[in-house]
Amino acid sequence: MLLLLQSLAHLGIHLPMITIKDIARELGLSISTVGRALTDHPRISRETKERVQEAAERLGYVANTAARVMRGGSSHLISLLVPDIRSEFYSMVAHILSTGFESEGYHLTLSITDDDPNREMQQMRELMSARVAGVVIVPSANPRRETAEMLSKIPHVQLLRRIASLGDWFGLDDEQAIVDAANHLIGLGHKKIAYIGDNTFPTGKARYKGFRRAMTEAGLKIDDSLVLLGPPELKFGTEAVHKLVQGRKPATAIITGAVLVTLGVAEQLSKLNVKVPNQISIVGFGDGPWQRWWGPGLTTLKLPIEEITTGCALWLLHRLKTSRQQGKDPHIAVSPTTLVIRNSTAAPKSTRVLR
Amino acid sequence: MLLLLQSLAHLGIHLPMITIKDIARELGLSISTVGRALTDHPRISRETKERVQEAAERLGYVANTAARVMRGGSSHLISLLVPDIRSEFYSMVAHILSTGFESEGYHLTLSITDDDPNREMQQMRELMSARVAGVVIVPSANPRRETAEMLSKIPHVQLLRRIASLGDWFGLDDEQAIVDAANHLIGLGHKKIAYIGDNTFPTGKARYKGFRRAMTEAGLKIDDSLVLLGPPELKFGTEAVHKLVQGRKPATAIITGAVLVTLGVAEQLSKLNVKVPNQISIVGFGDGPWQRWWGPGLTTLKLPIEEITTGCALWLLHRLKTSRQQGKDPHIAVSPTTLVIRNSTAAPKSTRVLR
DNA sequence: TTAGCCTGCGCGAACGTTCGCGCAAAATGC
DNA sequence: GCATTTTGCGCGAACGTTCGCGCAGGCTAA
Repeated sequence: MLLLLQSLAHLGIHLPMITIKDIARELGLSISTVGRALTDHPRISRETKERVQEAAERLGYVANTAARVMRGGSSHLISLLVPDIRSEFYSMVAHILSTGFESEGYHLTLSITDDDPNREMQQMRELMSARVAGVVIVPSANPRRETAEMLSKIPHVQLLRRIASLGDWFGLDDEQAIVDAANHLIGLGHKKIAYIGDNTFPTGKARYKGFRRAMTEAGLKIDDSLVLLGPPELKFGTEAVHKLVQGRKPATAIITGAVLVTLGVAEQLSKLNVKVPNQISIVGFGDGPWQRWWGPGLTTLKLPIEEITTGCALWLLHRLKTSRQQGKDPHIAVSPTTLVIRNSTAAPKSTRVLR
Repeated sequence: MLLLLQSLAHLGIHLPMITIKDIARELGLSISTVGRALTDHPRISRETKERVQEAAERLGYVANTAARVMRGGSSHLISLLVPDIRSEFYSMVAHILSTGFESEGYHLTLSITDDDPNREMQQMRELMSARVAGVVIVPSANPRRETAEMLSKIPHVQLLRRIASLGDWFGLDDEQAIVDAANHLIGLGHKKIAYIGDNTFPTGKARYKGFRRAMTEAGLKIDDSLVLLGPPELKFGTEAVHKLVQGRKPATAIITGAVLVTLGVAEQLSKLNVKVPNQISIVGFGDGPWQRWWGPGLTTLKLPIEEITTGCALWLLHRLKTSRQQGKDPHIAVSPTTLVIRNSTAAPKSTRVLR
């Protein structure tokens, strides 16, 4: 019989799944006894438990999660919502979360929002429908009100970006990061510093604020024609370099305020054959594999992704275990970035102009 | 009442979910009528459907997926099992699948196997328990028999790697890829070609076979001391370069047979300050962002990941729709790689020795 | 000896949804 | 004007699991 079933399976015929009912019939026990035996209930004798275990394995029983969830249990599903999993940062986040949750009996599902508020909302609806146990989200720029409402109904943690009306959040000290970058350049003697960054996300605004603060505190004037703000995309980075070159403005250094912008700027500088750091210095945002390869090695802000992701995971697990009310004593963690100094920054050789 | 509930939600109190029962009570209809109205049953009047729709939105109803699944429906969950999501290839796969499935009403879940057969099996167990609709898997090196058995019970597609006993598979023409790489070098005049590659996976063995074939067909002798086989890891790549250097063997070119090995070899060549392509030529495996940045630009085999992933997604969706027996007319697609020629390969300058 | 407790197990309801069946009333066919 | 179909909706079972409750039989304590 069992052999027959197996050979059927091998032919690709989808079999009806084995349930505890089948085990009960096989052993002449009641359904509830089998159920309790499988969940290691104290009121079941060791002998019965062993018999049930054996039969379960022999028949290839796998518990039906759906039924368990419907009884009011948790789905043991935690969902990660990110704009784009191809990003080295978000894929790192996914990896850490997946392995971290697995050891606690949770499973990670993945939702791509593409930074589209509508898609984000649609994804959240599906997750609510699936009764996920928890959510880790990197919110889009302008989340829908409904998205925030749904989030508020279940355990969740926000990563990097933040919806102000919600509680728990693990992020970076965006403002201080750029302050550090600017101070590094200022310390080298730079005065004409260009800033190419994002102004669509709150995080981007905080970084730009950091740039202004550092310049002001150093007593330097900010040349608005050297400040290029746009979306945090590769394309904007390349275009910004073009503008900087065409404007023939005297910049001796560049700070980039977003990961993809850094990539675009670096790519374009290479393409235009600009000598770094001789002609111009550059401090990037975000460290990874390619920053070591690029040109002379890119001085850049290393983001503590592993740390905040791990913190995120632990905190969410804590929330799930204690199942306390969200919103009470929200956990807000702001982690510092680290400036990794390579060879893309040096003292300005002269008042040479980037052209 | 509704306002009260909403404010409670805002305080983070987890509410009991709204069900069709609640809607039925609200409208004075039966449960089944509400159910049918929501699924657009033809036997329900347009007017009733509109009333139900309105009430559902007003109360914030979200269908309980678990209940639907338990009735025998599909979970609309498709799972991706990969060794490591941080890989640029697998994260690309995840992105394509997630967006592709979403438009068809499916949702992607992510499982990291870490190339560990036991972890892979454990993940598969969970997926069976969750009654996922389908699976896309990059199998580990030596999958457990139980893993294959479980896979055979549900719609699935294998990607890149392959368990021979299972049907559908989308992969690369690994053997021909390395043949192309070797022929490129042979065409440039190279005779002493080193091969650094994997021999633990079937795909790795196929690539090595390609190397032997190309050399033999060109009438060249294979120097076994220039053939370094090991696990497809970065570390092995760096170590292999060390061995090659210490052996003081006359190799004028290197072919790498795995993505991470390529990374390790490239990193080590840079570190040892080996002049490429003057001292030695190199053809890498797998194209991506850093291959353009590295040194003079890496000549490499571009893998058609987008194509095979898209094919994979479409085929699985086809299987899910037609729900035909798996195993009948299995779909096996072997896609060719493309040699992208950059500046890491040139004619051998002399009989110069790598040291 | 009797009252109370512990052990080991069964009964049956509940979770939210879907769907076959049934049953009126309205609409149609002749 | 009667028979038949169509329309619109309700009843109740089923999916697989969990869990409160109940009920024997054996045990301990007074």
